[in-house]
Amino acid sequence: MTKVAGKATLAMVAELAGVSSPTVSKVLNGRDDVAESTRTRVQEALATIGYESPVQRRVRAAGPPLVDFVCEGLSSAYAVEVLRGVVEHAADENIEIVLSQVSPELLRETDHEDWANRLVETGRKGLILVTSEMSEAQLLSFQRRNIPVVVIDPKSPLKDGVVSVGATNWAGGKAATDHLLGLGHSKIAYIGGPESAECHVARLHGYMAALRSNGIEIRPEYITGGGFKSDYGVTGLASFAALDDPPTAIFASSDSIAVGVIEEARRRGISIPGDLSLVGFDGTYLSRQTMPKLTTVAQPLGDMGRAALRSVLRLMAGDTLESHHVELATKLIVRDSTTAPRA
Amino acid sequence: MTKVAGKATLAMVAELAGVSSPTVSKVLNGRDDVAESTRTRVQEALATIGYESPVQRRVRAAGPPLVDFVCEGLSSAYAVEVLRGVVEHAADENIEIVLSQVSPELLRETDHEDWANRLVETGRKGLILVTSEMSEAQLLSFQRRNIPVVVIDPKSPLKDGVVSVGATNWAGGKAATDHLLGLGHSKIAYIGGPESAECHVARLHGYMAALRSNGIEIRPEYITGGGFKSDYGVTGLASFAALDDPPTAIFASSDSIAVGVIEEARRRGISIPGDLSLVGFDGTYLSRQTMPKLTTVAQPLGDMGRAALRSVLRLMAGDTLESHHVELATKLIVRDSTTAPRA
DNA sequence: CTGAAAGCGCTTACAG
DNA sequence: CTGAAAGCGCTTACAG
Repeated sequence: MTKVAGKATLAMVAELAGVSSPTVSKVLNGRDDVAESTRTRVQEALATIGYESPVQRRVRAAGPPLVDFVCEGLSSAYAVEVLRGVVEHAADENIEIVLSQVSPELLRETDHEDWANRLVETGRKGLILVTSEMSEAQLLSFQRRNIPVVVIDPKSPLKDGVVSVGATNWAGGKAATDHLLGLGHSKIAYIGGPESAECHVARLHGYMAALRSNGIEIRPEYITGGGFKSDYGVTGLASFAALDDPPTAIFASSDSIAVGVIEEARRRGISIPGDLSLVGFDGTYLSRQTMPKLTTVAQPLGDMGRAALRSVLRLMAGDTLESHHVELATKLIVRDSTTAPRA
Repeated sequence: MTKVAGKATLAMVAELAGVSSPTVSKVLNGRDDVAESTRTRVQEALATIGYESPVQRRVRAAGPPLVDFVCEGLSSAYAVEVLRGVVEHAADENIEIVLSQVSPELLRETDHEDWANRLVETGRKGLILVTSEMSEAQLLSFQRRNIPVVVIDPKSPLKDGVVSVGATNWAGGKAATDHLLGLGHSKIAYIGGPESAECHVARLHGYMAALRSNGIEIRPEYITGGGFKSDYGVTGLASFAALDDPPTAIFASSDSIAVGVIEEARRRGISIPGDLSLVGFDGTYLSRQTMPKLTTVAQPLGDMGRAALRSVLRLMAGDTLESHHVELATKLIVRDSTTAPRA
């Protein structure tokens, strides 16, 4: 593996492969008038020498490598805080980040091969995804072209070989519930995200594990949800309030949901934490700005972004990662929205 | 204007400009051994013919144009909201945004010519700056290479020919102060940003204009500041509280400053708006999340981002802009932090 | 299917 | 400061 970067010419590759320059040129340009065996030999020579076309060389010499950050937009504090981590690490590592906003629909319509080709031709060296769904075919297109992809908090489990970074959702859900149990609550409800989201499922199971290991029965009427927006907090609290035996505490699986609970509680004259204790999840700025300040399970979003970029860089360098999925620790932050239940 | 894209060669440009190919090559590569008049002639020929280097051609064929967004980081809500506008407009226009985080120091150290060359060679088509200082030499380097630059809310006035987008800071400062006057306040203080910031100066003058046209004397002890962070709100309120005749209202020239005022007021048992009315500036999420909710002068940050990108695209297309500076309207948003003074 | 030869577009080194 | 000449690296057209 003798890579003399910035020096390899097409003629050198030709010599190593034992063919002429025109033949190498044909292989590079994907012409089909080349014998398959010759093509293979040339491709090996290209890899051995580490050949780069003038365009690639220029782009590389001209500036830092480009890594794409693909998200559904910057309206969620979640995406912004992950991006901040990515951008800070990028500045340290002399990498530049290309920001693409992609709707899930667009993602499904886009031709995989086209997208992957474009990435290669524009010199992108890797991809960080903060967006829901990505088809297997799409991920394969990237892999075939040796473009490293790292997914942040994937909604559903990924095939082996696709790298992802997440947070310890189960442990976070358990920590939130344990905190409420520790304060003396036993009637603890849960408002969750969409069924399809792995992270919601993990948080819910953490919640249930905490209850069970304290010998507390799980009451289906205490579990509701459907999404991470604040609406679910409003409707969730409404449904709990209608019960004969309403909960004395709620674990909301996002800070947005918790904000909805706070709004609805205010409308109903329910005092937080006096009448109802509340724990959120995410730890974005939302949780710092509510009244009362929200006890929440913080995800290390910036660190997740940093870790994702670090993995992309290691994959770019040809490293093999120890694990295709990493979970960073969540952390319970106790503020003013939780207290012991009324006697 | 005969643009035969994908056909123009350097030799054609040379013929049109009446020079040799090597000379055109020098201009393209930003060499300095070219007479200024020759350079101009060649640049006109380049523009007329619509010349693209092989690299640019390849990059363009491969994907959407790249525009750089340069900021000091994503920790300010200000930068994030501008960026959101840019990214949304970029998605509509099929443009991709490269996010660069640059410290002012780094900016000063970086070699202008290197940076500009890198932009051309990596196919960047324009630049949006949300960062304080940019030397005249730097801006010249961009102009020499026909890279459109748009500055968001420049700290100091720019040379003619450099395009910028801002908000009506003077009018906003006046509107904030008029609102307080309208409620019956006459002892109105101001906490401002750094002396060097144009936008602070404009807001301060708007404040003073409102007072003067109501026949109210300007009291130097009612004017303080030094930066836009919340610390200045804390120290500002402290200094006003120490006065024999403290103000009954404060106009803070950023939401962050206002947050500092709220914190310090809480510590001192000063009720807002009961004892003290407060107006902020910016209208970022901060102003929505405070307790009480903040009356503030909103800047149309997303629209400013969109306008900046639109200007870059027009300049890329060779349009001449009507004006090298545009100010978008600010808007007073009345919430819960202002009321009539105690009798 | 392959490669010697010609060609293309740009850059470099240097004489004036 | 400019450009004729040489050169570089790749591609194309075509003979075998």
